[in-house]
Amino acid sequence: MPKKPEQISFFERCYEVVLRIPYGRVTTYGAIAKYLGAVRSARMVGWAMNSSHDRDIPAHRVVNRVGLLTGKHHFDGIHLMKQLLENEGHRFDGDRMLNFKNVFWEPFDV
DNA sequence: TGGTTGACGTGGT
DNA sequence: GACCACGCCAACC
Repeated sequence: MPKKPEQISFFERCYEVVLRIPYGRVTTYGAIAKYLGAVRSARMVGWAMNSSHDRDIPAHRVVNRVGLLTGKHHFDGIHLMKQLLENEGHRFDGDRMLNFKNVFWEPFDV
């Protein structure tokens, strides 16, 4: 539910970064917040994802710092987020990614 | 205008 | 590695 599409908000910033995440890679809310210059606003990044439903944002590629799928409940299906990531070749221990460190991607890495 | 909310992070145990 | 308590701050109501 975009309120003011013409106004560039903190959310819009987050979307741009998420769209830059390469296929098969993931990042964290904190990393995005850090890239935006608001390290302490990591929670806002997650909230931004909540409004990313309308857009085509790969929000499933954004997890918390330990690779936990904390936002799976906000997808259509609780297992949708996990399935999308598995489709990209990731493996899980429950809701936690196993090779998280290997596939982690920072916005600074181009 | 002001208090509440959170898909988080860090530091301590 | 885990668990807990506290701090952050833009957006929402």
